[in-house]
Amino acid sequence: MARMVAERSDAIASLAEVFREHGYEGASLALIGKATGLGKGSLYHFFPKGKEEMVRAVLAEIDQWFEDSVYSPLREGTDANAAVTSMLDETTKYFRSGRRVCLVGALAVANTRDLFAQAIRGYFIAWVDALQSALVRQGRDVEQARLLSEDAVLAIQGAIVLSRALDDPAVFERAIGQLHKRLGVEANGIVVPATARPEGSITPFR
Amino acid sequence: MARMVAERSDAIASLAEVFREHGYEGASLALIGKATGLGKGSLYHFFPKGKEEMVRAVLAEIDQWFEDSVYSPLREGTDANAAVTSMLDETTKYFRSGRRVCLVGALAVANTRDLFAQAIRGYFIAWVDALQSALVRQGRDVEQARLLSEDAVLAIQGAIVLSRALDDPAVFERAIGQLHKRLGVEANGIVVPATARPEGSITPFR
DNA sequence: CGCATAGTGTACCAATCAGTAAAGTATTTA
DNA sequence: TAAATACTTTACTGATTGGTACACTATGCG
Repeated sequence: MARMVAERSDAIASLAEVFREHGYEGASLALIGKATGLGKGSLYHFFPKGKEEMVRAVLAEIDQWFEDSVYSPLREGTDANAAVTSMLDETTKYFRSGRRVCLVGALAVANTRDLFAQAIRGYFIAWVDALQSALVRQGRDVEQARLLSEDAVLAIQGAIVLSRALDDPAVFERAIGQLHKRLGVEANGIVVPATARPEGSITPFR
Repeated sequence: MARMVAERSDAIASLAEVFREHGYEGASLALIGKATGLGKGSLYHFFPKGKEEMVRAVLAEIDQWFEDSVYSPLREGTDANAAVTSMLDETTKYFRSGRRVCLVGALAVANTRDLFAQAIRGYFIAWVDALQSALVRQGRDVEQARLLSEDAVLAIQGAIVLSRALDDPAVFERAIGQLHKRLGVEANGIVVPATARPEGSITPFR
């Protein structure tokens, strides 16, 4: 196996960044070449089917990262509550408090949705399912856990949109703060009923 | 003033649709021409600065629609609680339960963000501010109203992303359902001060 | 060494891109 | 009706698009 300078896998991080920043249509081969430092020849050597294959490779890597860093701990962590907290922290780091776009979310909104529909769907289903599993292990009702996890994943996506729109990472961080409250064990209605929660405990910020 | 067949304003609805479906970069002049039924000559006659001006016109119209149908009732409605409910219903209709993308949200995530930063920011700030105003008139604490309204707007954006990703409008509708609960007066155990209470409009405490 | 394979650089392609120019047609206004 | 204005059509840019072809170099292996 001949190894010159680059490996296929080395390019994927750069590819991810360029697709995040410019979208599928906006990321031209010129831009991609600049971002990866690879010429067209190399790019088509590594990804014979062009941009589509590049995006698929990026999606696969993203999926792997989330599987290892988020879904798996959520599903299998012994301390479900700690796993939830860890998810929120990892997510904040990963999306850089909303400064970094979620490629999967961006693709879901673009008209390229159909091309990657399966991968997009898989990403979000895995996330919601894993989170639900942790919430159930916290002692919650299955139905409520479903609703809550769907709501949490959706809030993270929305937080990215809004914090970018307002150009304010604090928006993202406040949203994560809300989720910490909503997903924590003390909010599951067993320890402290939501209706009995003192007003001051809702706003820990600023 | 010579009027042939089309007016500038007639094109805007089609323009909005084509930008929603294909994004700023993805909406080529060929596509735009097909969607509006206008040739390049006419398009550049109405929008001398090209795509950028078209998007600005669309954003202005969107802003106007939200101002009239959402923000203004939220700010000035006598029944704050009814205004909130109406906002959620109008929003569901407008975004067609997540089947229709929010152009402003999509632009906020794309790399074209900087071009339209001011309009994007204005749209979301107006929304959050108007909602906060209604929540305060419901009798809520200003700080909590701020958090809640930010959270609600962000949830709507996230609901669009997730429901599209899962290709399931029910996801959007569930999210709106959650918001109905969170934003209703009966939630959070708030006690509406007599001064802020519109006569006879309070839903009895659950 | 020498050959196969892996990876690269460059020139090229047809198609499409946003945008321009200008001649032509409709419509209003005077 | 005639001139002015509003709009449309068509043809045309030069640049860029994604993608191909192929000669080229580097590297690993026997």
